[in-house]
Amino acid sequence: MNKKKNENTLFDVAELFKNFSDSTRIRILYCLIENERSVSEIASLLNMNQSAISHQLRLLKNSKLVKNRRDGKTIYYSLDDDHVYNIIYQGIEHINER
Amino acid sequence: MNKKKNENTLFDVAELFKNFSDSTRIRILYCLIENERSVSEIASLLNMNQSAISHQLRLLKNSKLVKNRRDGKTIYYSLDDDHVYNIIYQGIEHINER
DNA sequence: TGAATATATGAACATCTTTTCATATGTATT
DNA sequence: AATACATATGAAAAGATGTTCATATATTCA
Repeated sequence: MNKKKNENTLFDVAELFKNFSDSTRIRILYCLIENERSVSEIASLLNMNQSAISHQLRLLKNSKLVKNRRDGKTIYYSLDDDHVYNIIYQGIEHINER
Repeated sequence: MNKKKNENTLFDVAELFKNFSDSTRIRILYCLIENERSVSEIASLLNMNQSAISHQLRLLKNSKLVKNRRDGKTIYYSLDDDHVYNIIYQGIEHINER
């Protein structure tokens, strides 16, 4: 049934956009566009505490928008999805065109 | 200061994506892509009560994503933003490509 | 092994969001 | 004017979310 399929897709799309709907998460994603970064680096860039960042990184990881790698004690996060940049960029375009 | 400007923009972008991050709202927007629709029509399409739909329409209107017109007792809502379709479409693409 | 550092996690708290219910407002019809 | 219908709105209830705090886990280095 096609209507049902649409409904399910839209539900998933809402879940996807949830990742971009919080300023902490979108700022995390934004600061990963150019480089991978460690948790503490992100925390200091956003001027927030490490635990808050870790919690948000977990959500982003569950949504498969970021991935990580360990190097010694440090864990580096980076984008894991080609669409992230486009989605954010489209949002920025929208805001700038107002 | 450019960093500050970025931060503010990203905050606004998060606000924008909030509209698309709830399944009720994204389904409302989606069902307005083809046609304008009355509040009760939307409510019955989504199988939700009229008040819930009205409350969500108010949020979408405040964000300038929908507009409305009155015809007698009926109020018709329609999209008020060219980007809405593109944003939803990009989300759907992302989901379908997983 | 023990101390130091980086990150993750669970629980608690505060805040925000969504829905429902009751009712108000606006319009048309008799 | 009274009634019926469509929508909006405020308040309350229920649920979801984000942050902090304390602490656990993993790794390195002395």
